[in-house]
Amino acid sequence: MGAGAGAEAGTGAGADGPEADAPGEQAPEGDGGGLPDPGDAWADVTPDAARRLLVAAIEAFAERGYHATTTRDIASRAGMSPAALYIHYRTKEELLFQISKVGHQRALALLESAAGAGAGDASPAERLGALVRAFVRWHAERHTTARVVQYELHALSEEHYAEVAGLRRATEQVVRQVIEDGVAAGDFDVADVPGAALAVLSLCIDVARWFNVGGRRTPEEVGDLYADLVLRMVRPERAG
Amino acid sequence: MGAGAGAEAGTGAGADGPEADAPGEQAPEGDGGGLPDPGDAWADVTPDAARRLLVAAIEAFAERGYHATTTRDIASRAGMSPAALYIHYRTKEELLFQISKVGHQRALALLESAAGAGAGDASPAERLGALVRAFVRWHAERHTTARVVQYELHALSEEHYAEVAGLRRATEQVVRQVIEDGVAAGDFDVADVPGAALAVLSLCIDVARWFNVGGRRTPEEVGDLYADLVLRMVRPERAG
DNA sequence: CTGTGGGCTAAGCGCTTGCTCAGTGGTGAG
DNA sequence: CTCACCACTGAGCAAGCGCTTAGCCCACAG
Repeated sequence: MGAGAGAEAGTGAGADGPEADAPGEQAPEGDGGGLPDPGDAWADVTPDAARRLLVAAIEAFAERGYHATTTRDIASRAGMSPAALYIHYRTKEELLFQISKVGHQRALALLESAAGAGAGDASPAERLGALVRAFVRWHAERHTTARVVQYELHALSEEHYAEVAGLRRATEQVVRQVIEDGVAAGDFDVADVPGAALAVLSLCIDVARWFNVGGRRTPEEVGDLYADLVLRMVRPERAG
Repeated sequence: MGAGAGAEAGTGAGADGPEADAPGEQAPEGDGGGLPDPGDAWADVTPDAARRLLVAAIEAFAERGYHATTTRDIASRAGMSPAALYIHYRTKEELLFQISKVGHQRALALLESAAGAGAGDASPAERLGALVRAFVRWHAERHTTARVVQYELHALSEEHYAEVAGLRRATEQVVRQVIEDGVAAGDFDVADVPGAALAVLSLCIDVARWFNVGGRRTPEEVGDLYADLVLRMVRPERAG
Protein backbone atom coordinates (compact mmCIF):
# COMPACT_ATOMS: atom_id res chain seq x y z
CA MET A 1 0.00 0.00 0.00
CA GLY A 2 2.58 2.14 -0.26
CA ALA A 3 1.88 5.51 0.67
CA GLY A 4 3.44 5.59 3.98
CA ALA A 5 5.03 8.57 5.39
CA GLY A 6 8.34 7.49 4.04
CA ALA A 7 11.39 9.49 3.71
CA GLU A 8 14.62 9.21 5.28
CA ALA A 9 16.90 10.37 7.86
CA GLY A 10 19.07 8.07 9.50
CA THR A 11 22.08 9.61 10.92
CA GLY A 12 23.59 6.86 9.02
CA ALA A 13 26.62 8.48 7.83
CA GLY A 14 25.46 11.65 9.22
CA ALA A 15 22.16 11.30 7.73
CA ASP A 16 19.81 13.64 6.43
CA GLY A 17 16.95 14.48 8.63
CA PRO A 18 17.15 16.46 11.79
CA GLU A 19 18.72 13.97 14.02
CA ALA A 20 15.71 11.87 14.32
CA ASP A 21 16.79 8.44 15.15
CA ALA A 22 16.96 6.67 18.43
CA PRO A 23 15.22 3.47 18.99
CA GLY A 24 11.81 4.35 17.93
CA GLU A 25 8.50 3.28 18.85
CA GLN A 26 6.69 3.31 15.68
CA ALA A 27 4.26 0.76 14.47
CA PRO A 28 0.90 2.33 14.80
CA GLU A 29 -0.31 -1.06 13.84
CA GLY A 30 -3.82 -1.96 13.07
CA ASP A 31 -5.52 -2.68 9.83
CA GLY A 32 -6.21 0.74 8.51
CA GLY A 33 -2.86 1.90 9.77
CA GLY A 34 0.06 3.53 8.19
CA LEU A 35 3.27 1.63 8.42
CA PRO A 36 3.70 -0.47 5.39
CA ASP A 37 6.39 -2.75 6.56
CA PRO A 38 5.66 -5.91 8.36
CA GLY A 39 1.93 -5.67 8.75
CA ASP A 40 0.46 -6.65 5.45
CA ALA A 41 3.62 -7.94 3.86
CA TRP A 42 3.42 -11.14 5.85
CA ALA A 43 -0.32 -11.64 5.55
CA ASP A 44 0.13 -15.08 4.02
CA VAL A 45 1.81 -16.49 7.09
CA THR A 46 -0.55 -18.73 9.02
CA PRO A 47 -1.76 -19.41 11.59
CA ASP A 48 -2.45 -15.98 12.95
CA ALA A 49 -0.32 -16.45 16.07
CA ALA A 50 2.69 -17.53 14.01
CA ARG A 51 2.38 -14.38 11.91
CA ARG A 52 2.09 -12.13 14.94
CA LEU A 53 5.21 -13.68 16.41
CA LEU A 54 7.06 -13.28 13.13
CA VAL A 55 6.14 -9.64 12.78
CA ALA A 56 7.04 -9.01 16.41
CA ALA A 57 10.41 -10.65 15.86
CA ILE A 58 11.11 -8.56 12.77
CA GLU A 59 10.45 -5.38 14.68
CA ALA A 60 12.48 -6.42 17.70
CA PHE A 61 15.43 -7.75 15.69
CA ALA A 62 15.48 -4.59 13.57
CA GLU A 63 15.41 -2.31 16.60
CA ARG A 64 17.79 -4.04 18.93
CA GLY A 65 19.49 -6.78 16.95
CA TYR A 66 19.03 -10.53 17.22
CA HIS A 67 21.21 -11.13 20.25
CA ALA A 68 19.82 -8.26 22.26
CA THR A 69 16.28 -9.45 21.66
CA THR A 70 14.81 -11.94 24.12
CA THR A 71 12.16 -14.51 23.43
CA ARG A 72 10.13 -12.85 26.16
CA ASP A 73 10.36 -9.58 24.26
CA ILE A 74 9.10 -11.14 21.04
CA ALA A 75 6.29 -12.96 22.77
CA SER A 76 5.08 -9.94 24.68
CA ARG A 77 5.07 -7.80 21.53
CA ALA A 78 2.86 -10.46 20.00
CA GLY A 79 0.63 -10.44 23.07
CA MET A 80 1.50 -13.94 24.16
CA SER A 81 3.43 -15.77 26.82
CA PRO A 82 7.07 -16.72 26.17
CA ALA A 83 6.22 -20.40 25.83
CA ALA A 84 3.84 -19.77 22.94
CA LEU A 85 6.76 -19.03 20.67
CA TYR A 86 7.88 -22.64 20.85
CA ILE A 87 4.60 -23.98 19.57
CA HIS A 88 5.18 -22.28 16.23
CA TYR A 89 8.97 -22.17 15.98
CA ARG A 90 11.50 -24.61 17.28
CA THR A 91 14.05 -22.01 18.35
CA LYS A 92 14.64 -18.29 18.26
CA GLU A 93 17.17 -18.86 15.50
CA GLU A 94 14.55 -20.59 13.38
CA LEU A 95 12.41 -17.49 13.61
CA LEU A 96 15.33 -15.45 12.30
CA PHE A 97 15.90 -17.96 9.54
CA GLN A 98 12.28 -17.75 8.38
CA ILE A 99 12.50 -13.98 8.23
CA SER A 100 15.84 -14.07 6.47
CA LYS A 101 14.93 -16.75 3.96
CA VAL A 102 11.58 -15.34 2.94
CA GLY A 103 13.00 -11.83 2.89
CA HIS A 104 15.83 -12.85 0.61
CA GLN A 105 13.48 -14.78 -1.66
CA ARG A 106 11.18 -11.83 -2.03
CA ALA A 107 13.98 -9.37 -2.66
CA LEU A 108 15.43 -11.67 -5.29
CA ALA A 109 12.08 -12.13 -7.00
CA LEU A 110 11.56 -8.39 -7.04
CA LEU A 111 14.97 -7.84 -8.55
CA GLU A 112 14.52 -10.51 -11.21
CA SER A 113 11.19 -9.12 -12.20
CA ALA A 114 12.55 -5.59 -12.45
CA ALA A 115 15.65 -6.67 -14.33
CA GLY A 116 13.69 -8.70 -16.82
CA ALA A 117 10.92 -6.18 -17.25
CA GLY A 118 9.76 -6.08 -20.82
CA ALA A 119 12.49 -8.57 -21.44
CA GLY A 120 12.75 -8.21 -25.14
CA ASP A 121 12.34 -4.52 -25.72
CA ALA A 122 13.74 -2.73 -22.69
CA SER A 123 17.25 -1.33 -23.02
CA PRO A 124 19.94 -2.31 -20.51
CA ALA A 125 19.81 1.21 -19.13
CA GLU A 126 16.08 0.98 -18.60
CA ARG A 127 16.48 -2.43 -16.98
CA LEU A 128 19.29 -1.28 -14.69
CA GLY A 129 17.35 1.82 -13.73
CA ALA A 130 14.26 -0.22 -12.96
CA LEU A 131 16.31 -2.69 -10.95
CA VAL A 132 17.90 -0.03 -8.80
CA ARG A 133 14.64 1.80 -8.30
CA ALA A 134 12.87 -1.38 -7.23
CA PHE A 135 15.63 -2.62 -4.95
CA VAL A 136 16.11 0.74 -3.28
CA ARG A 137 12.40 1.17 -2.75
CA TRP A 138 12.23 -2.25 -1.16
CA HIS A 139 15.05 -1.45 1.24
CA ALA A 140 13.45 1.86 2.12
CA GLU A 141 9.80 0.88 2.37
CA ARG A 142 10.52 -2.42 4.06
CA HIS A 143 13.54 -1.14 5.91
CA THR A 144 12.55 -2.90 9.11
CA THR A 145 12.56 -6.27 7.40
CA ALA A 146 15.53 -5.31 5.26
CA ARG A 147 17.63 -4.50 8.29
CA VAL A 148 17.11 -7.98 9.65
CA VAL A 149 17.73 -9.52 6.25
CA GLN A 150 20.94 -7.60 5.62
CA TYR A 151 22.46 -7.16 9.03
CA GLU A 152 21.60 -10.21 11.12
CA LEU A 153 23.11 -12.86 8.87
CA HIS A 154 25.89 -13.59 11.32
CA ALA A 155 23.38 -14.91 13.84
CA LEU A 156 22.19 -17.70 11.53
CA SER A 157 23.39 -21.25 12.04
CA GLU A 158 25.97 -22.46 9.57
CA GLU A 159 23.49 -24.48 7.51
CA HIS A 160 20.89 -21.75 7.46
CA TYR A 161 23.52 -19.22 6.51
CA ALA A 162 24.64 -21.39 3.63
CA GLU A 163 21.11 -21.52 2.28
CA VAL A 164 20.70 -17.77 2.44
CA ALA A 165 24.14 -17.21 0.93
CA GLY A 166 22.96 -19.02 -2.17
CA LEU A 167 20.12 -16.56 -2.57
CA ARG A 168 22.58 -13.72 -2.14
CA ARG A 169 24.82 -15.03 -4.88
CA ALA A 170 21.81 -15.28 -7.19
CA THR A 171 20.94 -11.69 -6.34
CA GLU A 172 24.38 -10.48 -7.28
CA GLN A 173 24.27 -12.46 -10.49
CA VAL A 174 21.13 -10.63 -11.63
CA VAL A 175 22.81 -7.26 -11.24
CA ARG A 176 25.98 -8.44 -12.90
CA GLN A 177 24.07 -9.81 -15.88
CA VAL A 178 22.23 -6.57 -16.56
CA ILE A 179 25.47 -4.63 -16.50
CA GLU A 180 27.12 -7.19 -18.75
CA ASP A 181 24.24 -6.89 -21.20
CA GLY A 182 24.71 -3.14 -21.27
CA VAL A 183 28.42 -3.49 -21.90
CA ALA A 184 27.82 -6.03 -24.66
CA ALA A 185 25.29 -3.72 -26.29
CA GLY A 186 27.74 -0.85 -26.13
CA ASP A 187 25.39 1.14 -23.90
CA PHE A 188 27.64 0.98 -20.84
CA ASP A 189 31.29 1.72 -20.40
CA VAL A 190 32.40 -0.37 -17.45
CA ALA A 191 35.94 -1.63 -17.05
CA ASP A 192 35.22 -3.85 -14.03
CA VAL A 193 31.79 -5.43 -14.27
CA PRO A 194 31.90 -7.42 -11.01
CA GLY A 195 33.19 -4.33 -9.27
CA ALA A 196 30.41 -2.17 -10.62
CA ALA A 197 27.81 -4.77 -9.70
CA LEU A 198 29.24 -4.88 -6.21
CA ALA A 199 29.01 -1.11 -5.89
CA VAL A 200 25.44 -1.00 -7.17
CA LEU A 201 24.28 -3.68 -4.79
CA SER A 202 26.19 -2.13 -1.93
CA LEU A 203 24.54 1.22 -2.54
CA CYS A 204 21.08 -0.32 -2.54
CA ILE A 205 21.61 -2.52 0.50
CA ASP A 206 23.02 0.27 2.61
CA VAL A 207 19.72 2.11 2.26
CA ALA A 208 18.35 -0.23 4.89
CA ARG A 209 20.94 1.06 7.35
CA TRP A 210 20.28 4.76 7.06
CA PHE A 211 16.72 5.07 5.84
CA ASN A 212 14.40 6.55 8.39
CA VAL A 213 10.69 7.06 8.07
CA GLY A 214 10.97 10.47 9.66
CA GLY A 215 13.53 11.70 7.15
CA ARG A 216 13.05 13.98 4.24
CA ARG A 217 13.00 11.62 1.28
CA THR A 218 10.33 9.12 0.30
CA PRO A 219 11.35 5.65 -0.87
CA GLU A 220 10.38 6.70 -4.39
CA GLU A 221 12.60 9.76 -4.26
CA VAL A 222 15.57 7.76 -3.05
CA GLY A 223 14.92 5.19 -5.76
CA ASP A 224 14.89 7.85 -8.46
CA LEU A 225 17.99 9.54 -7.08
CA TYR A 226 19.94 6.30 -6.87
CA ALA A 227 18.84 5.07 -10.29
CA ASP A 228 20.16 8.31 -11.76
CA LEU A 229 23.47 8.04 -9.90
CA VAL A 230 23.95 4.43 -10.91
CA LEU A 231 23.26 5.12 -14.56
CA ARG A 232 25.83 7.88 -14.48
CA MET A 233 28.33 5.39 -13.08
CA VAL A 234 28.00 3.03 -16.00
CA ARG A 235 27.26 5.30 -18.95
CA PRO A 236 29.98 6.23 -21.41
CA GLU A 237 31.51 9.59 -20.56
CA ARG A 238 30.36 11.16 -23.77
CA ALA A 239 26.84 10.00 -24.18
CA GLY A 240 26.14 8.65 -27.58
CA MET B 1 50.26 -12.63 22.20
CA GLY B 2 49.75 -9.70 20.09
CA ALA B 3 47.37 -10.07 17.41
CA GLY B 4 44.89 -12.77 17.80
CA ALA B 5 43.72 -14.01 14.57
CA GLY B 6 40.92 -11.79 13.85
CA ALA B 7 38.56 -10.99 11.27
CA GLU B 8 35.86 -12.58 9.60
CA ALA B 9 34.39 -12.85 6.31
CA GLY B 10 32.12 -11.23 4.04
CA THR B 11 29.67 -12.43 1.58
CA GLY B 12 28.19 -9.12 1.94
CA ALA B 13 26.02 -8.63 -0.98
CA GLY B 14 27.61 -11.42 -2.64
CA ALA B 15 30.96 -10.25 -1.67
CA ASP B 16 34.00 -10.25 -3.58
CA GLY B 17 36.12 -13.27 -3.30
CA PRO B 18 35.23 -16.50 -4.90
CA GLU B 19 32.53 -17.32 -2.55
CA ALA B 20 34.79 -17.10 0.33
CA ASP B 21 32.63 -16.47 3.24
CA ALA B 22 31.83 -18.38 6.30
CA PRO B 23 33.68 -17.53 9.38
CA GLY B 24 37.12 -17.63 8.00
CA GLU B 25 40.48 -18.12 9.28
CA GLN B 26 42.96 -15.88 7.67
CA ALA B 27 45.02 -13.33 9.59
CA PRO B 28 48.65 -14.11 9.19
CA GLU B 29 49.20 -12.65 12.61
CA GLY B 30 52.46 -12.01 14.35
CA ASP B 31 54.37 -8.88 15.05
CA GLY B 32 56.21 -8.57 11.83
CA GLY B 33 53.14 -9.93 10.19
CA GLY B 34 50.51 -8.76 7.87
CA LEU B 35 47.26 -7.80 9.40
CA PRO B 36 47.32 -4.11 9.81
CA ASP B 37 44.14 -3.67 11.64
CA PRO B 38 44.04 -3.52 15.35
CA GLY B 39 47.56 -4.43 16.26
CA ASP B 40 49.63 -1.38 15.60
CA ALA B 41 46.78 1.02 15.05
CA TRP B 42 46.11 1.23 18.76
CA ALA B 43 49.72 1.29 19.88
CA ASP B 44 49.21 4.55 21.75
CA VAL B 45 46.69 3.09 24.15
CA THR B 46 48.22 2.52 27.56
CA PRO B 47 48.73 0.69 29.78
CA ASP B 48 49.53 -2.44 27.89
CA ALA B 49 46.72 -4.47 29.44
CA ALA B 50 44.16 -1.84 28.50
CA ARG B 51 45.31 -1.97 24.89
CA ARG B 52 45.21 -5.75 24.76
CA LEU B 53 41.66 -5.68 26.08
CA LEU B 54 40.66 -3.03 23.57
CA VAL B 55 42.09 -4.94 20.64
CA ALA B 56 40.49 -8.14 21.89
CA ALA B 57 37.16 -6.37 22.14
CA ILE B 58 37.43 -4.98 18.61
CA GLU B 59 38.03 -8.42 17.21
CA ALA B 60 35.27 -10.03 19.22
CA PHE B 61 32.71 -7.30 18.51
CA ALA B 62 33.54 -7.39 14.80
CA GLU B 63 33.20 -11.14 14.60
CA ARG B 64 30.14 -11.77 16.68
CA GLY B 65 28.62 -8.40 17.45
CA TYR B 66 28.54 -6.52 20.74
CA HIS B 67 25.67 -8.36 22.37
CA ALA B 68 26.92 -11.81 21.42
CA THR B 69 30.33 -11.07 22.89
CA THR B 70 30.86 -11.83 26.57
CA THR B 71 33.26 -10.13 28.90
CA ARG B 72 34.82 -13.54 29.49
CA ASP B 73 35.45 -13.82 25.78
CA ILE B 74 37.18 -10.46 25.61
CA ALA B 75 39.27 -11.15 28.68
CA SER B 76 40.39 -14.56 27.53
CA ARG B 77 41.40 -13.22 24.11
CA ALA B 78 43.52 -10.71 25.97
CA GLY B 79 44.97 -13.49 28.12
CA MET B 80 43.46 -12.28 31.34
CA SER B 81 40.73 -13.18 33.79
CA PRO B 82 37.26 -11.70 33.37
CA ALA B 83 37.69 -9.43 36.35
CA ALA B 84 40.72 -7.71 34.85
CA LEU B 85 38.51 -5.94 32.36
CA TYR B 86 36.95 -3.88 35.13
CA ILE B 87 40.22 -2.45 36.28
CA HIS B 88 40.64 -0.64 32.98
CA TYR B 89 37.06 -0.07 31.87
CA ARG B 90 34.03 0.56 33.98
CA THR B 91 31.65 -1.49 31.84
CA LYS B 92 31.57 -3.47 28.65
CA GLU B 93 29.69 -0.59 27.02
CA GLU B 94 32.49 1.81 27.90
CA LEU B 95 34.88 -0.39 26.01
CA LEU B 96 32.63 -0.15 22.97
CA PHE B 97 32.40 3.60 23.39
CA GLN B 98 36.19 3.99 23.43
CA ILE B 99 36.47 1.98 20.25
CA SER B 100 33.64 3.86 18.60
CA LYS B 101 34.77 7.32 19.64
CA VAL B 102 38.40 6.95 18.72
CA GLY B 103 37.47 5.14 15.52
CA HIS B 104 35.14 7.93 14.46
CA GLN B 105 37.70 10.58 15.34
CA ARG B 106 40.38 8.92 13.28
CA ALA B 107 38.11 8.36 10.31
CA LEU B 108 37.04 11.98 10.41
CA ALA B 109 40.62 13.22 10.65
CA LEU B 110 41.57 11.07 7.71
CA LEU B 111 38.69 12.39 5.66
CA GLU B 112 39.42 16.01 6.48
CA SER B 113 43.03 15.61 5.59
CA ALA B 114 42.20 13.95 2.29
CA ALA B 115 39.51 16.48 1.43
CA GLY B 116 41.70 19.43 2.19
CA ALA B 117 44.79 18.01 0.55
CA GLY B 118 46.76 20.72 -1.19
CA ALA B 119 43.96 22.98 -0.10
CA GLY B 120 44.49 25.80 -2.51
CA ASP B 121 45.52 24.13 -5.68
CA ALA B 122 43.72 20.80 -5.82
CA SER B 123 40.59 20.66 -7.95
CA PRO B 124 37.28 19.52 -6.44
CA ALA B 125 37.52 16.36 -8.53
CA GLU B 126 40.96 15.61 -7.18
CA ARG B 127 39.81 16.29 -3.64
CA LEU B 128 36.71 14.13 -3.98
CA GLY B 129 38.75 11.34 -5.54
CA ALA B 130 41.30 11.50 -2.74
CA LEU B 131 38.57 11.55 -0.14
CA VAL B 132 36.85 8.48 -1.50
CA ARG B 133 40.11 6.62 -1.97
CA ALA B 134 41.18 7.35 1.60
CA PHE B 135 37.85 6.56 3.21
CA VAL B 136 37.40 3.34 1.27
CA ARG B 137 40.91 2.22 2.06
CA TRP B 138 40.32 2.87 5.72
CA HIS B 139 37.14 0.79 5.72
CA ALA B 140 38.90 -2.03 3.87
CA GLU B 141 42.25 -2.10 5.66
CA ARG B 142 40.76 -1.49 9.07
CA HIS B 143 37.57 -3.35 8.35
CA THR B 144 37.58 -5.06 11.73
CA THR B 145 37.55 -1.74 13.53
CA ALA B 146 35.29 -0.21 10.90
CA ARG B 147 32.67 -2.88 11.41
CA VAL B 148 32.43 -2.05 15.08
CA VAL B 149 32.42 1.67 14.35
CA GLN B 150 29.70 1.46 11.70
CA TYR B 151 27.50 -1.38 12.84
CA GLU B 152 27.48 -1.43 16.63
CA LEU B 153 26.22 2.09 17.22
CA HIS B 154 22.88 0.84 18.47
CA ALA B 155 24.56 -0.74 21.48
CA LEU B 156 25.88 2.58 22.78
CA SER B 157 24.18 4.35 25.65
CA GLU B 158 22.13 7.37 24.72
CA GLU B 159 24.75 9.90 25.83
CA HIS B 160 27.59 8.05 24.19
CA TYR B 161 25.59 7.70 21.01
CA ALA B 162 24.91 11.41 20.96
CA GLU B 163 28.61 12.16 21.16
CA VAL B 164 29.42 9.84 18.31
CA ALA B 165 26.52 11.15 16.24
CA GLY B 166 28.15 14.57 16.32
CA LEU B 167 31.28 13.13 14.77
CA ARG B 168 29.16 11.47 12.12
CA ARG B 169 27.47 14.71 11.20
CA ALA B 170 30.86 16.36 10.85
CA THR B 171 31.94 13.52 8.60
CA GLU B 172 29.01 14.01 6.31
CA GLN B 173 29.61 17.73 6.22
CA VAL B 174 33.11 17.22 4.84
CA VAL B 175 31.80 15.19 1.93
CA ARG B 176 28.99 17.60 1.25
CA GLN B 177 31.34 20.56 1.20
CA VAL B 178 33.66 19.03 -1.37
CA ILE B 179 30.75 18.26 -3.65
CA GLU B 180 29.37 21.76 -3.18
CA ASP B 181 32.74 23.21 -4.08
CA GLY B 182 32.74 21.18 -7.26
CA VAL B 183 29.29 22.35 -8.18
CA ALA B 184 30.19 25.98 -7.48
CA ALA B 185 33.29 25.67 -9.65
CA GLY B 186 31.23 24.18 -12.44
CA ASP B 187 33.23 20.96 -12.31
CA PHE B 188 30.34 18.82 -11.04
CA ASP B 189 26.79 18.49 -12.24
CA VAL B 190 24.79 17.43 -9.20
CA ALA B 191 21.12 18.24 -8.79
CA ASP B 192 20.85 17.00 -5.21
CA VAL B 193 24.04 17.68 -3.25
CA PRO B 194 22.94 16.19 0.08
CA GLY B 195 21.66 13.17 -1.79
CA ALA B 196 24.91 12.68 -3.63
CA ALA B 197 26.91 13.11 -0.42
CA LEU B 198 24.73 10.52 1.24
CA ALA B 199 25.31 8.08 -1.60
CA VAL B 200 29.07 8.62 -1.57
CA LEU B 201 29.33 8.07 2.16
CA SER B 202 27.01 5.11 2.00
CA LEU B 203 29.16 3.47 -0.66
CA CYS B 204 32.32 3.94 1.38
CA ILE B 205 30.84 2.79 4.68
CA ASP B 206 29.34 -0.34 3.22
CA VAL B 207 32.84 -1.50 2.29
CA ALA B 208 33.28 -2.48 5.93
CA ARG B 209 30.38 -4.89 5.61
CA TRP B 210 31.52 -6.86 2.59
CA PHE B 211 35.27 -6.46 2.47
CA ASN B 212 37.14 -9.67 3.06
CA VAL B 213 40.84 -10.09 3.38
CA GLY B 214 40.61 -13.30 1.44
CA GLY B 215 38.77 -11.63 -1.42
CA ARG B 216 40.16 -10.71 -4.74
CA ARG B 217 40.65 -6.98 -4.38
CA THR B 218 43.15 -5.11 -2.25
CA PRO B 219 42.06 -2.03 -0.31
CA GLU B 220 43.93 0.10 -2.84
CA GLU B 221 42.10 -1.47 -5.76
CA VAL B 222 38.72 -0.94 -4.17
CA GLY B 223 39.67 2.65 -3.40
CA ASP B 224 40.63 3.32 -7.00
CA LEU B 225 37.54 1.61 -8.35
CA TYR B 226 35.22 3.52 -6.06
CA ALA B 227 36.91 6.86 -6.64
CA ASP B 228 36.36 6.37 -10.35
CA LEU B 229 32.70 5.41 -9.90
CA VAL B 230 32.03 8.36 -7.62
CA LEU B 231 33.63 10.84 -9.99
CA ARG B 232 31.47 9.51 -12.78
CA MET B 233 28.42 10.09 -10.60
CA VAL B 234 29.12 13.78 -10.19
CA ARG B 235 30.78 14.77 -13.45
CA PRO B 236 28.81 16.56 -16.11
CA GLU B 237 27.54 14.15 -18.75
CA ARG B 238 29.60 15.73 -21.46
CA ALA B 239 32.95 16.26 -19.88
CA GLY B 240 34.28 19.73 -20.28
C1' DC C 1 -23.69 -34.77 28.30
C1' DT C 2 -18.48 -36.99 27.84
C1' DG C 3 -14.13 -37.16 25.63
C1' DT C 4 -10.36 -35.62 22.82
C1' DG C 5 -6.94 -32.55 20.98
C1' DG C 6 -4.23 -28.73 20.59
C1' DG C 7 -3.21 -23.63 21.35
C1' DC C 8 -1.85 -21.53 25.20
C1' DT C 9 0.02 -20.21 30.03
C1' DA C 10 2.40 -20.30 34.80
C1' DA C 11 6.12 -21.88 36.70
C1' DG C 12 10.50 -22.92 36.62
C1' DC C 13 15.07 -25.56 35.21
C1' DG C 14 19.82 -25.31 34.12
C1' DC C 15 22.90 -22.25 32.56
C1' DT C 16 25.25 -17.92 31.28
C1' DT C 17 25.55 -13.15 31.82
C1' DG C 18 27.76 -8.58 33.53
C1' DC C 19 29.93 -7.48 37.26
C1' DT C 20 31.99 -7.66 42.35
C1' DC C 21 35.10 -8.57 46.05
C1' DA C 22 38.38 -10.58 49.19
C1' DG C 23 42.71 -11.95 48.63
C1' DT C 24 47.44 -12.86 46.17
C1' DG C 25 51.87 -11.92 44.35
C1' DG C 26 55.34 -9.07 42.60
C1' DT C 27 57.51 -4.49 42.75
C1' DG C 28 59.64 -0.44 44.60
C1' DA C 29 60.39 2.92 48.67
C1' DG C 30 62.30 3.23 52.99
C1' DC D 1 64.37 -6.64 55.72
C1' DT D 2 59.16 -4.38 56.12
C1' DC D 3 55.43 -2.46 54.11
C1' DA D 4 52.21 -0.10 51.17
C1' DC D 5 50.68 -0.43 46.64
C1' DC D 6 48.06 -2.07 42.87
C1' DA D 7 47.31 -4.94 38.76
C1' DC D 8 45.35 -9.03 38.76
C1' DT D 9 42.82 -13.57 40.01
C1' DG D 10 39.32 -17.22 41.86
C1' DA D 11 35.13 -17.63 43.32
C1' DG D 12 30.75 -16.36 43.06
C1' DC D 13 26.24 -13.37 43.24
C1' DA D 14 21.88 -11.71 41.39
C1' DA D 15 19.60 -11.35 37.29
C1' DG D 16 18.23 -12.80 33.09
C1' DC D 17 18.63 -16.09 29.33
C1' DG D 18 16.56 -19.94 25.98
C1' DC D 19 13.71 -23.37 26.45
C1' DT D 20 10.59 -27.19 28.83
C1' DT D 21 6.88 -29.09 31.26
C1' DA D 22 2.43 -29.90 33.48
C1' DG D 23 -1.76 -28.62 33.15
C1' DC D 24 -5.76 -25.34 31.78
C1' DC D 25 -9.26 -23.97 28.58
C1' DC D 26 -12.34 -24.42 25.01
C1' DA D 27 -13.99 -25.82 20.41
C1' DC D 28 -15.86 -29.68 18.50
C1' DA D 29 -17.18 -34.99 17.65
C1' DG D 30 -20.03 -38.29 19.27
